[in-house]
Amino acid sequence: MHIGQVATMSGVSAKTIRHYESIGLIEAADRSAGNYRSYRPDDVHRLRFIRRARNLGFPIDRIRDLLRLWSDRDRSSADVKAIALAHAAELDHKIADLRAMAATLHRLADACEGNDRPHCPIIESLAGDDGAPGP
Amino acid sequence: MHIGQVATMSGVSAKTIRHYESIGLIEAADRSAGNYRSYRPDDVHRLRFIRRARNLGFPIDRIRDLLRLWSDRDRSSADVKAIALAHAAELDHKIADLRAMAATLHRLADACEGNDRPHCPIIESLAGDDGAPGP
DNA sequence: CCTTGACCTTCCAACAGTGGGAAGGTCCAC
DNA sequence: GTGGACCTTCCCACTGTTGGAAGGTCAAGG
Repeated sequence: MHIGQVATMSGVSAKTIRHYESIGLIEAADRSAGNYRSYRPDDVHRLRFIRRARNLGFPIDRIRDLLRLWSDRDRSSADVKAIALAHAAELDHKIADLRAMAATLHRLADACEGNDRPHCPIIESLAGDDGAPGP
Repeated sequence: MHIGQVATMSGVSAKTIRHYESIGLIEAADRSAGNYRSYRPDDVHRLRFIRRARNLGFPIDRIRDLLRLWSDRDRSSADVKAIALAHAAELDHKIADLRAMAATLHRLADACEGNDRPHCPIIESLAGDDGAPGP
């Protein structure tokens, strides 16, 4: 299979597959006579794994670890779980940050009349004119 | 004032202040005899505004808009509110995405025994071995 | 045989927003 | 005048992907 077909089947773009190869996330593919990358069905499987992990927000380096564990018959599920939980904790942390931002924004927006006059609590808060607490 | 003092007072690092100047977010500072950037108290004010906006997750280009509105005496608060609400909507969207990821991760982690044996629903889900739905 | 078009190749650059560090100049106090 | 704190510019790194340019390959059809 050529890269385009693998891209279609795996849901990972050809561009990104080449990128993954360049950073060593996947092995360098064999080449055909015309120097085209040549893939086996197994590679599609691997790329789908990567895509699913990316969809869960795992960073590339974590995916590296997950791939190793995937192909390790002697793995401990505890190792996998630890990675998943650590990532979940990071996500929860990001969510908390974003929620705090969103809550502040909604609060400020509620306080803003949104008319054609310049008075605006949002701008004032950013300017530090009122009781808006800096970090 | 030199950049270091402005950095301390504004909470924006000297490195970042130079970056902001280079991308035109703030005006190029006057230079002293020794080619040092020279700032006025007003610049601290402006940088604090930027820092607060960054803390709310506004991207640089939105902050550009907000700065323009800040210094526009004839602004409409509706314009400010629109920017704030658009950004809040983006944050809400990101939050929803992250929450979906985190929920899936927590679900998978709950299903994983986390012991020293290889069987692991997390890996299996990524591999597509089970009923895990691809996007 | 030659062209067309779809596909592939490599390499370079960009996005956002900093941080790190090198190599060098300036200022101030002692 | 010397040390040390500060400043300067410049380039690279991060994260992950995308876009584009310039060119090679392959199959089909005239």
